[in-house]
Amino acid sequence: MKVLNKNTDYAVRALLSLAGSQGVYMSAKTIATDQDIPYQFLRRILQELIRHELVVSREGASGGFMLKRDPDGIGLRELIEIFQGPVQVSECLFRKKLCVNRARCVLRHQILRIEQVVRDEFEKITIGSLLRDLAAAGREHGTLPLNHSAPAECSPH
Amino acid sequence: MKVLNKNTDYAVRALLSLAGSQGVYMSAKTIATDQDIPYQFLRRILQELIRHELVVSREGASGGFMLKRDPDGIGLRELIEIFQGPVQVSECLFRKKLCVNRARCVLRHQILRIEQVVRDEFEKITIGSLLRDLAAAGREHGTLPLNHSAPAECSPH
DNA sequence: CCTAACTGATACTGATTTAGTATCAATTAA
DNA sequence: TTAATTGATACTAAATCAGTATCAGTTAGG
Repeated sequence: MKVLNKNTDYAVRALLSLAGSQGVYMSAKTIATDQDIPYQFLRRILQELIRHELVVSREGASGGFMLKRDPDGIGLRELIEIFQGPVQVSECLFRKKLCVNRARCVLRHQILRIEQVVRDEFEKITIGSLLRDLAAAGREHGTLPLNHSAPAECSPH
Repeated sequence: MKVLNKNTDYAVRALLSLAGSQGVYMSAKTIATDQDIPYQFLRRILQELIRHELVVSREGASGGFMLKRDPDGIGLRELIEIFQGPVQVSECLFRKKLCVNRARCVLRHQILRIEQVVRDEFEKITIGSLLRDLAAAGREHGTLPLNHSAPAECSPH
């Protein structure tokens, strides 16, 4: 069970790049290099973010992308729903029909409860909060946030 | 983002059937009919449950399957891990290597926190607890649990 | 006004996963 | 002896995932 797919993963990192340099247009090429994301893949993701009005773009030379919304208002839940669809138990969930048997219903009821917990938790994590975590981690290691000249070791805790 | 795949879904329902009639062997055919699960698919799932020692089987005519462990000791987390692998953020998680950039690390750290919450919640839901929910729902509707002669409507709440 | 650096849009590919089907051998109760 | 059952495994179709490629339109700067 994988929580995030590449789309969502890359989207979060791209948005962190954009949030880290607000007010200027940043090209897909720059973001791709910064965050080590396949260029063409990233471009499709950025188009999707434009469609959902999370970022704006400017065409032509020295064009690029810019964050449209407040980073604190962009939650992980929204991004997951854009790129992976709504958090759901199984396909039965959004089809309003009779359940074949009660066992499935009871299970579903419990999972729906968990889903709510998961959604709430994902909601709490925003681009803004991640950016602050990033800044804090940067201070700890004596380097600037989002400056990848000296990548630090990554421990799970 | 789908929480449960068919394997896990069917496994839970099969185990509920088995837990509902302990002490006797129940054939795959009976379970498949009861729970509306494709027969051959179910058989493969049952084999997997035997491999993980959740159920035992007896071959031959009037053979079948029986629960091996205490229903209260079989949590949804274990079943998810058997059929969908461990709950994880993205592929980076279990490869002990340096992270390419810090943005991914900060994100990962947050998701690991959520993962723990999710795992704890899944752990709480057991075949035993579901069976009791089922019995309670049955009493509410005036029908016996696991008797599917009169399927009831299924509402999410 | 040309051109290089961009975005917009979309089509394509290969690998993997998901869900389900099929087959045949071995075992056992009646 | 035979019908009902599990054990084991091979196969398939469809969907999803991750990534690549292409071409048209826009714009800043020389």
